[in-house]
Amino acid sequence: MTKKVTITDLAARAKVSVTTVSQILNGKAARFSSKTVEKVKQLQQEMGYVPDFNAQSLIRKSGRTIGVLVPNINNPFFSQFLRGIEAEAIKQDYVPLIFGSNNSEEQETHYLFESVRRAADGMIIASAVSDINYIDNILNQNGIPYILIDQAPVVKGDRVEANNQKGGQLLADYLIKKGHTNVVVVGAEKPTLNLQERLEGFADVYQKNGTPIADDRIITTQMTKKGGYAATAAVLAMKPTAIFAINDEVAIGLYRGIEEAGLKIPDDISIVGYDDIDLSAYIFPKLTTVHQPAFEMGSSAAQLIIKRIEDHKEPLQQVSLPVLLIDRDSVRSIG
Amino acid sequence: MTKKVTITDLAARAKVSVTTVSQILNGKAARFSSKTVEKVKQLQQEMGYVPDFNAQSLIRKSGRTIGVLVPNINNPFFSQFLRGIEAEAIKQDYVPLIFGSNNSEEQETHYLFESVRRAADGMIIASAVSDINYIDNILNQNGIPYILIDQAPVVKGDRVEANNQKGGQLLADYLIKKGHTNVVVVGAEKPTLNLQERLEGFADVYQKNGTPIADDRIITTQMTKKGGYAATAAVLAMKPTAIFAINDEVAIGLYRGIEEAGLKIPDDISIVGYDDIDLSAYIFPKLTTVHQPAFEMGSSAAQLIIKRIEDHKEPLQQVSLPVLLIDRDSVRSIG
DNA sequence: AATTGGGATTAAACCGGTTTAATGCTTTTT
DNA sequence: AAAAAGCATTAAACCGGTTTAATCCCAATT
Repeated sequence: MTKKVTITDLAARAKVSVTTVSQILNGKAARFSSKTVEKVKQLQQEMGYVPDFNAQSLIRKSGRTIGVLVPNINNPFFSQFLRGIEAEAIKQDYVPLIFGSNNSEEQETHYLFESVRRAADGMIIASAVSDINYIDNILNQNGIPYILIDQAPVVKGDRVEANNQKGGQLLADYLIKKGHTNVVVVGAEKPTLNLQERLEGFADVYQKNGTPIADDRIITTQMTKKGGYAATAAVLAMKPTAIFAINDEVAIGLYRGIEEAGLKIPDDISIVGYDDIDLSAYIFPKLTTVHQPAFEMGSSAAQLIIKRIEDHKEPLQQVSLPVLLIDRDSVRSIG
Repeated sequence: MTKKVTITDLAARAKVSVTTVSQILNGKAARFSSKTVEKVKQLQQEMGYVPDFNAQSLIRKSGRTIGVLVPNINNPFFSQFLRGIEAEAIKQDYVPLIFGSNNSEEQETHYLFESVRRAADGMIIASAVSDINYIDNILNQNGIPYILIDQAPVVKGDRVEANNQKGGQLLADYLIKKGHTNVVVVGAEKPTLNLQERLEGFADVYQKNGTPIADDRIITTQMTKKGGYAATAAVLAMKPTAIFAINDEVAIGLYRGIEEAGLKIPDDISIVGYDDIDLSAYIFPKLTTVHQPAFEMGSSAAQLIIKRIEDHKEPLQQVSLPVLLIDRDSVRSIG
């Protein structure tokens, strides 16, 4: 590899100052003679000059990066969400630094500090097992704007959400209409706010229906397929007619457990999920669930945070994306 | 937010030179009096000084980043692979810049240049729809070491692979033992080398068995669930007793298509996949497939590229990870 | 007393750019 | 003919660090 061409090299060969080169290449060429402009641009091609990114970052005080914290890259909802972020970020010449916290407070903190150290211009946080005030503190202290996904910020700030309360309600209405009042919920051990809301919306409807959900009918587990699978025994022991799995991953785990218990969905037991990961239309039977626009949530989040980065005075924005009940085959009507 | 503390501020308050501060904080403190060392460290805490990452990157000519190119973040195999990279990279104070090419040559090229522009210290490339020589050229020209996953580099270089040839053979042996000679393969439209090898290993065994697989029995489609689903009709039209789906995602798409065609797996038709994504143990019936150690492939790749980054003279390394047939329930014995 | 040798510290150059405030030269304007 | 205005260009400061090559001071040698 040939040694890297610097702006000084280019200036020398063009017999002009580095200032001139810099100005021209940054489009502030209005005041230069077209002869000079041509010469410089020509040489740039010839020598293959590309400005040093780190040098630019230093002086501009920005490396055009966005720190992104999710619980788990592996969850299809989040990987879709990340795709949305990536698409929008790249479009605006930013790059996401993606971190998976695995729901560990320790890792979350570590990644938070890593983002700070690397001088991320902003952050998108879809995982917050730690205290939100704590996060807010660290980030504020370092002047890094951030946006919480699906978690109402304690402090006011930009926000992207898909109405979880509503999603829960949709599901409850649906289940009640199909005759299911004997229901078990499989939720998170340490629920983030969005999960809480999801559950609240769900429980509210049942409450109003005169068939409230008792506390012991909410079983908690990890938000993974494995977690769902592990919860099966406890769930079935309560003999519900329907299960609300707080997300699709958990539902898939339950599918497996239920199958192995010799039961059939939806004939013997009904189940609904949440997220509408693309897989949910492939499993048997197709899962009835609430669609969250993961990709759009990602791209909106990126859009918002970039706006905030580039203009700290922008008025606060809240993007609320619609949720939608996807009626498929995992619930049957009962008498 | 209070304005950022610089090394100059700290030096001023400690009444020493910035050199002193820099040396001490970088552990080259051997020659400083313990009094000075203490004072500086004390003040660092007090003032919350953190060296500016961009400034460090400039002078060190490294931002400690690794560009990572995968076809699709959404594919569970790759998201697992990415987790492996992340874990190892972070451990060594690097950060991955993750890009999904979506198998588009255009995007791939774009991300390649983006990595170059951002001065990635190295790259891990698990997606190569473009000509490998082309990639090699760009990266070499810029002195960026890279490592190809599962793709034999045209030029010699470090390599991480899980033996695809072997994986294909395993599957073929298995299928033949179960009596399946009437087989259809569902492969990629633009197969990368690993997919080709997978298929070669598979076809070789059938060849040697005296029951070669005719060219028209290889159906190509996209490497997604949707792609698998879309291929169903063509596959079933050939009335095979077994299907080899070139990866699990495709297999899942086929599951759906087969179910909708009113057929039952494995009673009416058998199917095997490749990758052993965690989902394959959850679907019905559980999928027989070849396990690839995605996480380990990621962490090995990261380890290798970091070694290469930090010492360009290191001897070339090839890591070959074992593949393993996972015998589950999607194939029945016939004959 | 002059020289040597360390230990402790720092001035200054440098990394590769961007930006502000000049500096010359012409050309107009008064 | 002097002053003002315009155009093209650049010197120099700066971003926030790291590193090399001094410098300073005092104790130990010769």
